[in-house]
Amino acid sequence: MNRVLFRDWQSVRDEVLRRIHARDWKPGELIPNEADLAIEFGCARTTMNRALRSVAETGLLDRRRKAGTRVAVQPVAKATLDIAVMRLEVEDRGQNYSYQLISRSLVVPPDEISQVMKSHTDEKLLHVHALHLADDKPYALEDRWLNLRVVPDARTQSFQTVSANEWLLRNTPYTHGEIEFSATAATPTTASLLACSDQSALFTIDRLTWDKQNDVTKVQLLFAPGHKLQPRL
Amino acid sequence: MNRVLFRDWQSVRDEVLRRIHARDWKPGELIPNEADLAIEFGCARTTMNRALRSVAETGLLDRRRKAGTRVAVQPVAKATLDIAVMRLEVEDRGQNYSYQLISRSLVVPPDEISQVMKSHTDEKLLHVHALHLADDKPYALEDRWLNLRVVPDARTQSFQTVSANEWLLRNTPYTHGEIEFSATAATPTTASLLACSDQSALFTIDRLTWDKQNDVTKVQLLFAPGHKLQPRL
DNA sequence: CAGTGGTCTAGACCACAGG
DNA sequence: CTGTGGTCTAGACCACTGG
Repeated sequence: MNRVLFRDWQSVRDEVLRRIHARDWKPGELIPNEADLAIEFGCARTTMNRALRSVAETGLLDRRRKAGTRVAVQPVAKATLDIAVMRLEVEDRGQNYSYQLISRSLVVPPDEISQVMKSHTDEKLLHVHALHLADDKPYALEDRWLNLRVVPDARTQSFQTVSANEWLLRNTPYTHGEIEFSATAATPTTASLLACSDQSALFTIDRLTWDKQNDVTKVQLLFAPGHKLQPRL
Repeated sequence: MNRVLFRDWQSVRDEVLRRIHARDWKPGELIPNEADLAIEFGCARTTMNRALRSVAETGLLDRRRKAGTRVAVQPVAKATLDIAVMRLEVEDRGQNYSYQLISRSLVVPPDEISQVMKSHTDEKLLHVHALHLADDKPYALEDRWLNLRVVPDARTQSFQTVSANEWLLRNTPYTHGEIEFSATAATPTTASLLACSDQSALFTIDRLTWDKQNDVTKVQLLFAPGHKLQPRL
């Protein structure tokens, strides 16, 4: 047997990937167990485990106790994407970031919002509307609702220079969140703010963030036409 | 000191998360090193490392050799999403999946495609156009280009019952891929196929997959209006 | 029941980068 | 130069689950 030694878990992982892509180990096939592979690869089982685990995390392997490790039949691609602060996102593109507050008001939200945010039907929420720009061209429109019961400090924030996006990230404790991607048609209002034509298809992100029992904030981001989001595979 | 013992890396991780969310450890702050924390938590350094690493992977901690571990100032949310085969995606929603081939032809692609797929300008590619349905309603439109030099077996596949989507996953070796999300306005043609109105905003996925030097396939998926994609945070 | 992956431990060496 | 995280190792116990 042509035995090569593998130094670290990354090189073990690479060899595992090679065998999968080369169809050495075919889809659906059971591969040897950790202990045996560790011997073959000349490393500790811990190292073998780390390598196999990392491959399994990408969806290419399916591991189950007692059943062993199989090459996935329908590899489910796991894409990861970084959702940073808008400012960093723009600056990472090498563009100049700027920000404009459109409106800031304390109002009783429409039913659809108060339901989602579980606020009392007559409770006022802070509504912030703002535009993010890249190289002075509209980049994304932010429409945000804030629960002042949970984030009382927001009451004294004007959000004129620091976006709610950025301020919240620095000042709010949160435990969980939900995020959703979709496509939305521009309305006459949003179109004029984003300097695009009415009915343009806009890439949309909806986020809902909460802390323990309480919803903190709900935000919708409408990106200017042409925006693309590229996850790492 | 009120010392609690932590059994496994998950509970260590949870306590670390608690301290971050509770602002025990504030954004930007340097936290103790692994060795010290391991003592405090009453576990091995290896275990502490595993816990801290898993938190760092979510973007909440920033770790650097010698510099130590800091709570991230601008937590970059890492969202992960599973991109499965269309059929499984629909079935997971508890809907009935079906599939219709619209067209299949061997043609010289327009320039924009041949450029992206690095095929020779006069080389024919397999063009497959199909509709995925959920509960007999249009779900997504698939527009795919296949390089027969790389996937010769596709020449004999009719793609009438098995979608190219699914067939490729089972039969193609690939090493890398790119994926992109965006929003596209429906054209008269796509609108009629998806049974929606012209200019509807469609959630769009573009994928390019290759094996070593050769591009295997390029696909665009246009989802019916209202489609949402929800990553795990 | 028994085989498999999941994890913990103590100790060690090393690569990297801050000071 | 030195502190920090990154990793490897051997050995051990355990949880889960397939047969």
